[in-house]
Amino acid sequence: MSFNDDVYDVVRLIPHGRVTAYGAIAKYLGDARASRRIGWALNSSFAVTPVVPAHRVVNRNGMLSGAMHFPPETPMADMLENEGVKVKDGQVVDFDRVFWDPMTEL
DNA sequence: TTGTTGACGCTCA
DNA sequence: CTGAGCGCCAACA
Repeated sequence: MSFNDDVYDVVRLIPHGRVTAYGAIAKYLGDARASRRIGWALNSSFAVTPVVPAHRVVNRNGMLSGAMHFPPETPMADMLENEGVKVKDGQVVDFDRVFWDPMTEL
């Protein structure tokens, strides 16, 4: 199925140290209402190669809403901090500055 | 086939 | 500013 693949492609294009939103990806793919499906797609992204940096995808608010679905050994927040993205209380700090919009950046 | 659920997002009170 | 509700749509029981 191409939807998942498209999602993976876009996510893999996210620059190091930047993040984007489900809605942004959905919009870029042409279906702004597909935000929920993005999550479903990423849910299967762990089994995909090359690895999809799903930790760089957060909701529109910059909240790590998917942190609970991450494997315990790779905490979303940790990985982000590791790339220079500060995370506070499950939320991206300065989200506006690190936000990467495929619509305008691509 | 029908009903419920959810890594979301927007609107209204 | 915070919280509740609704719409969307695919996966799953």
